[in-house]
Order: sequence, then structure tokens, then C-alpha cells
Amino acid sequence: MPELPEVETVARLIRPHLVGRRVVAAHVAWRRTLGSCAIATFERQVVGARFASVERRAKYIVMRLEPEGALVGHLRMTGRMHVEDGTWDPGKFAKVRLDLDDGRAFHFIDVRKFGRLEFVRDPERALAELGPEPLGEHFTFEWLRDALRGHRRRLKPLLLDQTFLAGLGNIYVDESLHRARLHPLQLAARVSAPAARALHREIRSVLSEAIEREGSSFDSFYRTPEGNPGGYQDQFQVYGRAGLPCRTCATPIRRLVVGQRGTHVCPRCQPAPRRSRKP
DNA sequence: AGCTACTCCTGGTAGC
DNA sequence: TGCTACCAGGAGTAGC
Repeated sequence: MPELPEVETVARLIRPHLVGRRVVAAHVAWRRTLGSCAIATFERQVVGARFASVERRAKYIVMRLEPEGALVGHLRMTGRMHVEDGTWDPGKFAKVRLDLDDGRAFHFIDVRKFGRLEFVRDPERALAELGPEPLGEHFTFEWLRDALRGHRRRLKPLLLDQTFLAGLGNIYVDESLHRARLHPLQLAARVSAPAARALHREIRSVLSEAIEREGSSFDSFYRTPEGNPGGYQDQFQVYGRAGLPCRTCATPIRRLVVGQRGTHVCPRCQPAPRRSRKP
């Protein structure tokens, strides 16, 4: 499912097709994609506006509009964005289409309908609760070490919390924890400084490598705006590899459930914390 | 504060 | 072949 590397890929690939373009018409096939906004209101706010920029913040795509406001998109599990010629058929899962002044069209497509494309007047305020960007300058080893100390939560739920750190999802948390040799149930406050340094390093390298490969595709859902699958799934060490040998030590990867999320660990590389709960 | 459970959704898959 | 049941999960919310 789209996490930071997938969303970054989408933003990079749609940006050159959108910036400078004006919206000449909007078609909404599923109202809830717009959040709480009525279709007529959305159309009034978007039609006639011009795309000023396309940026990623956490797992959101922020498309600033002139003269005001922004479209804030979230792909959730199965959302896709495309910019295609006007004759292109987005298929039966099309949710929103914005016709552009160059004859092309922006499409928001979503099988499971969890994705969102919302108009907001003030994107800074709408996204104010998010934590730091893992690839940004504020996410330093020192920040992570100190932030972990201040929490009594377990590592995995904490790293998935977008108000703590913004952009990681289930896949890249599992991959980062494995590479840092940390167990997902480890209490954050008990992570040593050297382990925090490893976690900081591995989060950044996992995300950077995944962006280089345009994200991960392991089912039919995530595709880039050009229709291509990502390439990072070939690098997975643990995610989706339950029962398969660890690529480091050959111990079979185990799957557990942490916070209702499928969680993948190597029991040897990532020793369980003392006094960990038994299932 | 931090946990669990539930909601929203539907294609894919396992089991019969 | 065709049915049913269940699974995946990002984020929001409710309740303990």
C-alpha cells in the first residue's frame, strides 16, 4: 500500500503534467472521496483554478491551487493518480476526473474507496498534526533518540503513528526494524542510543532505496502514474516473507499481529524484548 | 497515555 | 463451477 516512497513517486511523476495547468471541468463519481465536501462545492472551488505546485508531505500529495487553497490527496490502500490524454479510459474504479486546459485529464482512481482528494483552504493547518519527515533535516539521530525516550509505547505502533513520524507505513516499518535488528514490541523508551542510531540510519536508507526503485508493488494495486510497478519489493527482507528463510541468518521469518497489523520479524535477528507478551 | 476494537471497502484466495 | 467466509490495511473514532 502506498507509503512515503510510493507517494513521493506519484508526486514526482504527476507534477510536470499538472503545474501551470488550469482545471476546466470536474467530474466526481464517488462523493466520499471528497471527504465532507459536497460535489457542487468542490466543483466551484476547483474549476477555474490553476495548479501552482505538487508536493508530498508524509503520505499526502499537496497540490496548491491559484488563486487559493489546495487539493490534498491520500491514496490510502489502493488509490492511484494518473494524468492522461482526454480519451483515456480510467476504468470502473474511477472516482474523480479533472479536465485540464491542455486537453488532458487528471484521474483519481481507487478500488477500495478509502482514498481521499479534498479541497482545503489552508493545507498547512490541515496537515499541522503530522510529525517530522523521515528524510527531512529535522529527523536527526538526536531527535529520534530523545523522542523515543519520551514514549512508553512499543516501537511499531509508535513508528506507524503519523503524528510521531510522518510517512512510514506497515511495510517500511517492518523493513526498517529488521535492518536495525529491533523487535516491533520493544518499548520505545528502552531503545539504547546505539540502537536508535541504527534505526535512524535504516529508516532513511530503506526509504531512499525504495524511492530510487519507485516504491514497492507486490499485488495488483500500486502502480506509478505511468502504469509501472515499483521495484523495491524484491528487496524485502521480512515483509510478506512469513515462513521463508531470513536473508541474513536463514531462520524462518515469523508473522505476528501488532496493533491489528500483520507484522514480520526474524526471531533471531530481532530478539523479542524481555517480558514480552505471549500471544 | 496507550491500548483494543471497530469502521470504511472490495479483489483475491482458501475451503468446501 | 460456484458458493461462502475471510483477509489485507491507513486513518479516524470510541471506549476502557
